Amino acid sequence: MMWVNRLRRARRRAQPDRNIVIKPVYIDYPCEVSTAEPSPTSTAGVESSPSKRATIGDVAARAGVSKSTVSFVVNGRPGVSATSRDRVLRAAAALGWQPSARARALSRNRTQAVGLVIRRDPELLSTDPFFPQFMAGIEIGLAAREYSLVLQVVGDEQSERAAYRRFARESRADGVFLTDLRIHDTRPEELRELGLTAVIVAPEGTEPGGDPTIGMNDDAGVRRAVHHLHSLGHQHIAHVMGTAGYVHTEARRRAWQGALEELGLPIGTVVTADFTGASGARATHELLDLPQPPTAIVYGNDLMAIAGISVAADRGLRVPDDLSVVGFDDIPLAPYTVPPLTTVRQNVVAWGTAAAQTLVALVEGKQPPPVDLPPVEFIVRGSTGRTSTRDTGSR
Amino acid sequence: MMWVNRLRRARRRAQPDRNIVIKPVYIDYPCEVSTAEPSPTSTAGVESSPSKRATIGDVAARAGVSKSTVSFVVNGRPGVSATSRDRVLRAAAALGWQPSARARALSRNRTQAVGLVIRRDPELLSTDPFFPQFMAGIEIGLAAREYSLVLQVVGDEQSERAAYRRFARESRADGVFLTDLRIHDTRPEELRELGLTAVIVAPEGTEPGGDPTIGMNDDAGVRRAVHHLHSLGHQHIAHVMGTAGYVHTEARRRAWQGALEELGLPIGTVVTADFTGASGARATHELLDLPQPPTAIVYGNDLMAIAGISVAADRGLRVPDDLSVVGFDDIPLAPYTVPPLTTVRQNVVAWGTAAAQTLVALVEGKQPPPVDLPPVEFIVRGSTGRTSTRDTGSR
DNA sequence: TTGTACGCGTTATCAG
DNA sequence: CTGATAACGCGTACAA
Repeated sequence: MMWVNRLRRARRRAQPDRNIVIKPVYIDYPCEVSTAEPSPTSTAGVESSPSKRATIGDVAARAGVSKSTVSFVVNGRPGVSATSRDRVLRAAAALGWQPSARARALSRNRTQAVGLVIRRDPELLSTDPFFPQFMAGIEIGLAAREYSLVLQVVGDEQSERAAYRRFARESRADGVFLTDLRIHDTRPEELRELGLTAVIVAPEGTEPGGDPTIGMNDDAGVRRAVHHLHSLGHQHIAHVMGTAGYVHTEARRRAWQGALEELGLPIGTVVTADFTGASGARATHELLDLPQPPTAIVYGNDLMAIAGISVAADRGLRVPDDLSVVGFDDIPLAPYTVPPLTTVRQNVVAWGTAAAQTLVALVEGKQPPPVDLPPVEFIVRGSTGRTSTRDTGSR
Repeated sequence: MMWVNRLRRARRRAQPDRNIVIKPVYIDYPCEVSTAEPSPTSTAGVESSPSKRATIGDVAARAGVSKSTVSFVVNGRPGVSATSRDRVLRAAAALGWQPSARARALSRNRTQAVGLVIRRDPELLSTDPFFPQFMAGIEIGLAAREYSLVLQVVGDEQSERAAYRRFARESRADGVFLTDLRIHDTRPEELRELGLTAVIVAPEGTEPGGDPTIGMNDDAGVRRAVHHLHSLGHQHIAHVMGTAGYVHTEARRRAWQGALEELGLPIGTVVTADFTGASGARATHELLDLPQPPTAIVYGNDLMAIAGISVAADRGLRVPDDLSVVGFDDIPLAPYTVPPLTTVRQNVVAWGTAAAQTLVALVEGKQPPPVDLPPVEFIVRGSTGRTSTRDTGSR
């Protein structure tokens, strides 16, 4: 019933404009209007084939025009008289016709879909805030709703390659996102070989050559974190890195180090971890076991930072009095740790939106719109504070 | 180069069996074998059209058979002589031909894709462990790799409806998953009207009628939590519910209440929240402000529980001495809260796998395999303990 | 504006 | 049995 109402409204709306360039027509109703019983309106129709979806031919016949004319109308192309246009729309509405996406894909040789491969260790899969937000952002960028997002979740590198190959081979996607860029990543080249249009998602400043890169300057957040700690009197600031080899991991480490150099502070210890809680805990123990332990630690993500707080508590250290902790991501839990976590927040949703818009533009051979991402934010909460240690540079 | 090797291997494998029923052939190489320079092998070919993808017609011509024969071979249908089969495979390998997924979709009237609509408040999007794990599970269930997962992330109910309509209208998916079932949910019916095959993902015992339901008995976990608290001497056990109206929200509340009744404990206070940290914090304050505050709280998810711990800490209460806390989900952070969180864990990945297998079977008109999900686990960590309050039932 | 070939497999029909 | 022919699914694009 609801559908019928929609249908009526759609029909009423169908007053043709003059034949200026006309927007594509989009009619919002399900494939088959009359399913079970022949609806009263359809009796007026020419041939009521109830359970069969109408085709462009049916519409053309009913409107008394050719298929091409119908195609022109639906695609908003000029060169159709107002009367024909009107008749076509009327016929389409009456038959409940929608152009078939499948037939379109075949003749246009495009799927109208973009692909995303998610590669994550099982443990990180449900904690990493990146992908959910990124996907939400993509959807916003795909907002015209004419593209779909095809997803594949994989666990290792080999499956990842296979996933991209599959996208290409089965033409599942017209373009793909490339995330988690690694140092000396060979994937951009591989995607080119596969003939897949790609947008690379990586921190600003990355130049993998060729494909366009959408990036945020997340290292600005890390720099601000170090400056913040310095202003609180910290001299010994360590860093717990995420998985080595990723561009963003390195970018964060470089930002930490660069800030220390700027401030003339000694370069603290770096421990390589892998973004998991367990690795963050281990790294924290390592740092606190040093003969001269840091008074502050900057972590590569929130999960490791929170594990660090937990380790500190276990060892009887107070946060932030004995140890200040900074995370990265600002997961929704960050305000609810004890103490609340100071961290860096990027607008991942906006990032995804920009990436999607760029990718769609590329796929359609248009000029990608300029990207303007909001700046990274540094969120000060309770896990950072003045150090209680008289930190004179050596003790 | 890699491709060439694969190709050789594929070719070598191509020894035809006898004409028993033959498995579909699957060749793993990219669409176009020779891209830039004409490869040495292709000169031996009949017509080397470098940049153009081969079609079934080309293969048929090269093998000296008809298109139907090629089709039969690729689809593993009987009725093809071993010689023909051999020639076809040889020709296909030589031309690097793959059946076009698009053409197949058109003629088979199937997309070979399943759809998932994710509806979440922005805040919960990046914390909720359900969807990432569920998606990973789906991928495993789609393992034969012949189906794709098409995703849509939406924020509200209206967009959700639109998403399903779009799946149907554009034939983006042959079937869909229906998650977050609500009480008196109208979506199953709507999906039926749209002609979309669906699998409902909801707690065990739900009977929305019609569509098959894949469920876990997550309430068993909540029951065990209550029993555990009882065994620790708790008499006043409250519950913080998630968003009202969801089947799983209600199921958890009922499980909590049922366990209390079983044990002859007074039914504690229920506060309705919405799964966010903020709501969990607010609910906790409410409970602790009661004239007779609970000594233990069972939360509808981990995020709210962790917020609860934070509130308790702010109010100077010790967890678990003054207040025991139980969560639900076992997010990867749960071991790293202070104290570590006692919680309930479901195997969401297995759930997703089962759902996917069921959906694919339905779409293909086969009998769905029996589902056998691992039981829910109850994970005791540090946030629950003997109550320090002399809890005699009234104080 | 229209006719029509085309994109690419699938499948029913029919002949060998 | 084996295999070929042709119609079909549904738009798009180009020539007329």
